Amino acid sequence: MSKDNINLPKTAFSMKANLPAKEPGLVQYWDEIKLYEKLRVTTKDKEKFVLHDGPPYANGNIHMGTALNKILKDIITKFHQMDGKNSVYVPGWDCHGLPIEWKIEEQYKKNKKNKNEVPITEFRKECRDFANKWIKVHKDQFKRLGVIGDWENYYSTMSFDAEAQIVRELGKFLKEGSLYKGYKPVLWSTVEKTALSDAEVEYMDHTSDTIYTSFPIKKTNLNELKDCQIIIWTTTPWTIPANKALAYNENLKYLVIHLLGDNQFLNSKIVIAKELLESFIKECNIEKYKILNEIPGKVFQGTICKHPFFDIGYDYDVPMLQARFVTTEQGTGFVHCAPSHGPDDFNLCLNNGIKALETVDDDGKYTKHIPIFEGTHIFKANAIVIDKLKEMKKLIANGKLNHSYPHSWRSKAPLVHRATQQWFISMESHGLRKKALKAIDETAFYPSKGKERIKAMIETRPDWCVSRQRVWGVPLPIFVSKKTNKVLIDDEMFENIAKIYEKEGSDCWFSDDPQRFLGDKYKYEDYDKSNDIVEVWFDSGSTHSFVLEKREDLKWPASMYLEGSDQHRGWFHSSLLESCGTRGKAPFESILSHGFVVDGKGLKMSKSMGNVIAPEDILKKYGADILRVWVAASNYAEDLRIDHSILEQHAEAYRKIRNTFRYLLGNLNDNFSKINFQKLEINDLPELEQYMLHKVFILNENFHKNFNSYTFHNLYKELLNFCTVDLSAFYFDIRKDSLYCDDLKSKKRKSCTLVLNIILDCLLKWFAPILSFTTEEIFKLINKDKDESIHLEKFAEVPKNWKNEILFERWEKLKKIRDFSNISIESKRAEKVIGSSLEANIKIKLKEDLYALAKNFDFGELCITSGADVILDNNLEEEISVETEKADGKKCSICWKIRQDKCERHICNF
RNA sequence: GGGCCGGUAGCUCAGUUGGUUAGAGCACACCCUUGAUAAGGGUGGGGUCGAAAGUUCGAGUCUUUCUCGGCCCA
Repeated sequence: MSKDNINLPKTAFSMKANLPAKEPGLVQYWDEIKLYEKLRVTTKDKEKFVLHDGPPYANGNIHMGTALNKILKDIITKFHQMDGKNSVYVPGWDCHGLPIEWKIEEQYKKNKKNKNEVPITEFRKECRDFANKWIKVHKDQFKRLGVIGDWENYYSTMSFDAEAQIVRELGKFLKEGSLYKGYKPVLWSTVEKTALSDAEVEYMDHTSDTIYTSFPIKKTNLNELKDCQIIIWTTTPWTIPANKALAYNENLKYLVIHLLGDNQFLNSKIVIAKELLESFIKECNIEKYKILNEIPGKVFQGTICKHPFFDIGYDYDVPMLQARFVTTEQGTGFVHCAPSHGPDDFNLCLNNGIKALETVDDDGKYTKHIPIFEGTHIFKANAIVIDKLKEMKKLIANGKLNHSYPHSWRSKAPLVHRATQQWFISMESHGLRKKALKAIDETAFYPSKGKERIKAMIETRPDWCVSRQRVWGVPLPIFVSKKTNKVLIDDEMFENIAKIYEKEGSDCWFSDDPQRFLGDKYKYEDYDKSNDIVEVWFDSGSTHSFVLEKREDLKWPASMYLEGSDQHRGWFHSSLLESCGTRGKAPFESILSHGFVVDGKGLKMSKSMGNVIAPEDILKKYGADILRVWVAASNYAEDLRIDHSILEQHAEAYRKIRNTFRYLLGNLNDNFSKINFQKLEINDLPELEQYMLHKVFILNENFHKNFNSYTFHNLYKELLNFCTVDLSAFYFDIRKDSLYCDDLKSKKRKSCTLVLNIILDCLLKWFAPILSFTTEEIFKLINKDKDESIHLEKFAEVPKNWKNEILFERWEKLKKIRDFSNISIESKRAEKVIGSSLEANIKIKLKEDLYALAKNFDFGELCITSGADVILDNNLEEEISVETEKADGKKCSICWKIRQDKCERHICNF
């Protein structure tokens, strides 16, 4: 019998996806039809959803983390758009800062050019060009991922209007008085000659010189301490010349020890913490000693010591101060304090009236405040200091220690704490901390644990150091009066500077006559101009002011900020502080944070581990839709694992989804007709169709529930399960008989294609935010000359009357009988009695309750067998029993059912 | 070193206030189909819930310790 008599599926939608080849064409298509502009026009009057883009740094190719971030943003933007909102997405870039500056410097070094001989404006121009180059690269890479946004009108932190607005924002802090000049130890790189922000510091192993050295007691109230020496341990011998105090802990117990033996401390009395005695004698090779006294820490109050270099110009008092930060973890129970070189030291000394001096200059050399050693570079000073201590008979022991130590993330050089003049935004003076904490409470967090994370940071963070001694950034608009030493605060002047920047950018700060910025009111000769630039976190923290507030297509505050979880200390943090400081409120209504991309074993990706996967590789091998499936299927609240086998699994799932679409399209012959859901008379449909519509209703409900809580991995799983379990293995399998063999005019077949149309419509829309390319491919196929893009569609509204719990309950039972039938059929298949289920007749035995429900039901259709009898049997052990036997008779050449009489549906000649 | 978060079948994920033999899909194995065919269907195996100890009549679910991993901080 020819196959012409049956309706086999036919579609132009290929089984093989070939995404890497197809997707770029769709990216181009979206450009051509100006999809982004169309979206804006069609929903211009709708409620806005603004996902404000956290600007990636315009440097280097994108990596998996960036890809994840952008895809997640795109998925959310598209969901809200299809949910009927005007969902606006404006991408942006972070452009200023050290990494780019460093790249340009590297180029100079290669070309044997001296940075200091190049005019600053020229240098800055090269930085700008560099950033622009990478923005272009990023833009294409992001678009390739299927991200829809205002790519033509992106924002950047180096645009003239951004630089101008950053000046205005700083002006607000200056005017308020919360931006102040401070003198604090900051982490300083002597190589880059700048203070570094937290984000620029990385901790690596470092071998330090360690010393045990002594401070003779000069004045004490306790007889036992007379002629004793206080022993300290440090990993930074070079800070000894900057020592101003010693710290002890009043809660510790200390021992006075008489050292006996033949070292240089023979017969001297020393003091150390009781708990650390053992490690001390071991590390210093003390052979003989005698414990003289045990004393409590509090007796050190008022004690004055002499500097180890007392006799050679360090003839000042070294007071002993109580400090809780002194512990017995390591050392001697005493800590030497150099206020210019450690935050703890600085604070302790400050509270006791000891000032920090500039002891080390920008290059890392001792200043005039350091006798004997002036001009020596601190990284070369350890050996010299150790020798001097030996000479002065103050060195007990020295050694090496390998420990984790701060380094510049760029130059990899070790960092030091150095007191420098910097500009700070106070957390307290104008209630910034309080405002920020309140704003956090008013923000929704996805996942919720983000709230506690950022809260803990805001609660404890120190004042915000916003100055940097570099050139690639927005100059701090600061003039300090030579007479009064006060900062010039004048709105008119700030606005004057901003206006100039708006026209020509901020380069002119470094090149033009400063009088230009001061205007007519002030004379430059009366002021010192700051040459510092603003740290980049202030730049990006201000994006809300020059993007959200300035653009008419956006709104302030943003609906959502969405970044990796590290941004709790980064962009979320700086945006919150900047906005709370200037506007008293957060610039966002909600924050969504995602975990980090790790390898298949949960380890972070690194070049040395060789476990790095680049988005580019995935695009080439699988295509963007597979990457997007990976994003949707993963739980972003935790770290996201990826490797080739994981991608392979998702690619497999994608094929399943694709084939589901292919079946739908094939049986509709690519002729999609839009069904009016609201007008559908569902009671005219067969039970099975009604049951499927109930499934659609429930799925749609869960879909929106998951979308509203941004739990995409659950949402995706439900969609996938629907395709595999409810459609492919159930509905499609059962309805093949009707679709292939029934007359095109038959009511059953028509009902089925009606439902197939509905399911195709729903599935396309549900999947569109995730499978942006594939759904578009299908959409174009079925809407040839009409609508332009699936992404211009809205989610369907599923009528409430599709929900039918009673029918659902009934079908749960019928499906259970189907399960029993399958097991029975399988056993006969194993015995080689039958092959296909159509070769079987089944006898279903049921007890009273189920029998009443199922007696008139067509189980031949449900179980895909040639025949099925339902028999009442109250003597069953189980509630259901199914027997299978080989169907006897002839096979209808059309429907393939085996019957003894003629097939009543078909004219077949057996 | 400190803080926070996490570790459920090979993979991606569910597991409500602690309560029956721990679930789903995919993958895998075997079988069927050849009218979704580089497709489709059926059946099945597989985890004791990172480890240990504890609380409890009862713990994947609570407590402690340890371990591994991630982020942040020092």
